[in-house]
Amino acid sequence: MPTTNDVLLRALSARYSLEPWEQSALAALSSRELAIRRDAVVPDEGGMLFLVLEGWVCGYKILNSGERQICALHVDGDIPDFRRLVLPPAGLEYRSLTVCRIGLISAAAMRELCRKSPGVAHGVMRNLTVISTIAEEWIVNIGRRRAINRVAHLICELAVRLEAIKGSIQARYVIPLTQTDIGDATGLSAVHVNRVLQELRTKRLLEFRGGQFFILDRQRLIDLAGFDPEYLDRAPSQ
Amino acid sequence: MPTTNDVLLRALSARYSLEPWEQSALAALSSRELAIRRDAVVPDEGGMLFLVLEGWVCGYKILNSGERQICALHVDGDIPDFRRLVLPPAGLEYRSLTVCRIGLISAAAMRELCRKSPGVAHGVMRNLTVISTIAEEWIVNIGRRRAINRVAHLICELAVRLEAIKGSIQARYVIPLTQTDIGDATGLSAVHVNRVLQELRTKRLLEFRGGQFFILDRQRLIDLAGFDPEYLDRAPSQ
DNA sequence: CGCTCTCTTGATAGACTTCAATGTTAGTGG
DNA sequence: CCACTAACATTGAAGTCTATCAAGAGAGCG
Repeated sequence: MPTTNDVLLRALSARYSLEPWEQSALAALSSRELAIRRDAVVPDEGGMLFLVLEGWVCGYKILNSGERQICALHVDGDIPDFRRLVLPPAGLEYRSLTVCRIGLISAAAMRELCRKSPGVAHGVMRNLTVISTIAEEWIVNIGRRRAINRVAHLICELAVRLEAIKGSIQARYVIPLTQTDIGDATGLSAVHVNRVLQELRTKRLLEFRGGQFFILDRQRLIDLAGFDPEYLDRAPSQ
Repeated sequence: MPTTNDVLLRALSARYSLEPWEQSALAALSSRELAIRRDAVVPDEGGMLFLVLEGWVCGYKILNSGERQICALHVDGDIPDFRRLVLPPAGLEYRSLTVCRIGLISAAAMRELCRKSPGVAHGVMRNLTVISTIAEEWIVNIGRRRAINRVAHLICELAVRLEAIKGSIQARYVIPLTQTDIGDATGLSAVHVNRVLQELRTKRLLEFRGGQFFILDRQRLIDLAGFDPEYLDRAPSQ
């Protein structure tokens, strides 16, 4: 049951240690916690930065046509909208895919802390960097891969991210996305996602039942996806 | 003829003023300048951060299949790979679309300056934020728009960015992209880009000759693209 | 003048979407 | 425990958008 401040500390200090005073300053930030149900908009509390303590959240835009494009998926420990520290909310809406625990921290307090603490500022930069690296990979995925490779790539990415949380390769992956969600994340129709998933099953790369995915042949799935398992996992410069 | 340090200062202080000592620290950073020809890889000088002083640069990835996806386009005054400050190069390659003047600054020196100067750190965060905001818009564009709207959207984005540099709406826009480049940026084939551009011409939204685009009906183009003219231009939180 | 790169055009094929119906599952209340 | 509902998954058929292939036309350049 990690608290908001635990998650914040971990997100900002991963692979890079903060000074003790920076850690205590983070721990001292006042925070609030929020439980939200599945499929709810994460409330845009003015000037608050939100953290995903537990659960899944997606960030998306709705087009004039009414279609939805999911731009990012976030799991336990993620801080989806770090950009709010610097610029006002950017037209992206966040919605829960599962029941969630959400942590809230004052953006102004975080800005103030960034100003005083180089380590925290560095952590924020690293988070912003990872977010844009993932976004670029999505651009490549959606822009240039066939449907089957595209869906495989998304699953590889999510699997690797879940492994990073759990610490090891899993037998099964709980990915609470409907086929419509997968379509909205990959730029495909739900019907086609269904067909592609069946093809992945036929190829014996993947099994799925009740929101759980079983990766049957990890290496072949990675190969099919053209997935680079390192891409989320590069050592920081400093 | 802006220098590397000019561009750096402008990129980091836009809409947010740095303290005099921060400005002088930036001005005092030692920099190098580099002239590169069209269609050349921007050399990945170990540990150097590069700035586009003049010209156009694209960041892209090549898939196993040999296809290319352009993930970002950069013009005068942009700092494409700010991420290098925090993480090592991320598989993205940068290539010039025109003859370019490139500025180089030591990433380690910038990191050191970020550590000492909250204003500089804030400027870096703002740049990282803008980069990921654009990337998200590209995801939406590529994922959910039809070819014609997609190309229109790219042109709107580039037009707005060029306007920001020039300071006003232009009669013509020099966009040195081949139709193949536009295809690689939008996830389309060059042949289809050609047909789409002709359709935009037929609709009398756009004219193009010799690498120059003339936007004939700005409002209708924006409408067709579903473009939000504000999206690059939100006021900073602070 | 020939070379290369880019743009253009037509024909054909294929990937993916849309529409519509049916099956499946889990949850709810009687 | 069963009927009822709603959400999601699955299937088929038809249609559309976009890719691919191939060839020719212009334009710039040595």
